[in-house]
Amino acid sequence: MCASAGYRAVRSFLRAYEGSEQTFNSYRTHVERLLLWALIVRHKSIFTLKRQDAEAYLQFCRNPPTNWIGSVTRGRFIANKDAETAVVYPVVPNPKWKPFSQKLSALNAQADAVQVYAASKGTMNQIFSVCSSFYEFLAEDNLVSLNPFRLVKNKRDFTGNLTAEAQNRALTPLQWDYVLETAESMASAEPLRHERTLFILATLFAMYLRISDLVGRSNWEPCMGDFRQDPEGNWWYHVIGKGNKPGKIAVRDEYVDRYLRRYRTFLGLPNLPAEKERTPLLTTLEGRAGLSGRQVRTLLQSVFDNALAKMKAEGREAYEMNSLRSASAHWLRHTSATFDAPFRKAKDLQLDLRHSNLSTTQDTYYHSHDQERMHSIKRLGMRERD
DNA sequence: AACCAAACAGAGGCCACACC
DNA sequence: GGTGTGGCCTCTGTTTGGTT
Repeated sequence: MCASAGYRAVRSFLRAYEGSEQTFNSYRTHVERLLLWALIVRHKSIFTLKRQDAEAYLQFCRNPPTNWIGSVTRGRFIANKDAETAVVYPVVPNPKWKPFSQKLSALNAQADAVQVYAASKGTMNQIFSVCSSFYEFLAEDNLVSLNPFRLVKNKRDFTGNLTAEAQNRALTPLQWDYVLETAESMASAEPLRHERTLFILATLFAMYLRISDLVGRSNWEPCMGDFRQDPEGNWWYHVIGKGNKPGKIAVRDEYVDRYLRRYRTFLGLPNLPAEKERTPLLTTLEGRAGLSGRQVRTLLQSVFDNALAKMKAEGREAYEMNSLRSASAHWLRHTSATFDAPFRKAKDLQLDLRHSNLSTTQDTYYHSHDQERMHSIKRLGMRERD
């Protein structure tokens, strides 16, 4: 077995995921890294790795040497500038690329503290599961006899984490008020730029959407006609969701009456979507159909930033504002589901969130919410009982 | 019920490109 | 030259569905 056999095995493993781009990308990252480590550090073929090697690899990933870590994420490949070879090799490896990278984000770059790379629990879990499924694949093809990762002892030493404190990923009611109000005033002040922003914010929130339920995916471009009215006059938003699962979400009246109408009026469309209307849900400012998830996140970030500035300007307390600093698009889904949970049956919320198991909904929104938990005890005295 | 691997998706920095 | 946009990449979070 030589290096090129390993390379071929990696390629055929990855081919199994070519249909799902993001999965493919992250799997490529991990198997390539494993391949590099095996050859460069361990001087072994990937076909001969044993349990101890797997453990050494996990240890390596948790704390890689600094020359394996880039300070920013670089493209794996760049365009080939050499005209002669470019015909055959349109892209070439990027010399600045590193197998690991560490973000020095403005937010948590504390003064001049040296940041030590330490992979999080989620990252270690992913490394473990990708490597493990890679070896399961090799075993199927009889290229190895066992999966060294499955044999790792004390998995928790590697994947379980020290500091994994589950963070609340929802806005507080107060923060949400500021965010919505900020988006509304941004829309009124600069309609051309921000009516769309308000629409995005309201839509994600009103229907607990994931960002991809709004921007679409390879086989689905959301359009106004995806809002459909049933025979009783109720509106439903039809999506192709995570894992390509079709679904529909009940739409609340206030969303239709205020935000959907408002945006359609701004666009110069009739108040309500017509049956099979093909108008794209989102367009670029130039009017081209479709907007990337990347851009949607950027727009929402500007709303969060402005809302935070507004809270500061109005003299809000630090504890009221702090969590807003780490808010992101996905928080909107959590926020509205959290707000609505007390008023909706778990089964209904489950369907609208498109969870396949009720327990996911129950666990996330009906139990461990700090606010509710705190609320239920806060006013309970210690002595008086009646 | 608690745990875990696997699949899949979101977050956000950087950069190139298009169009004013 | 400035702005809007989206591709790229790795890190990290979410959800599923099976096992114990």
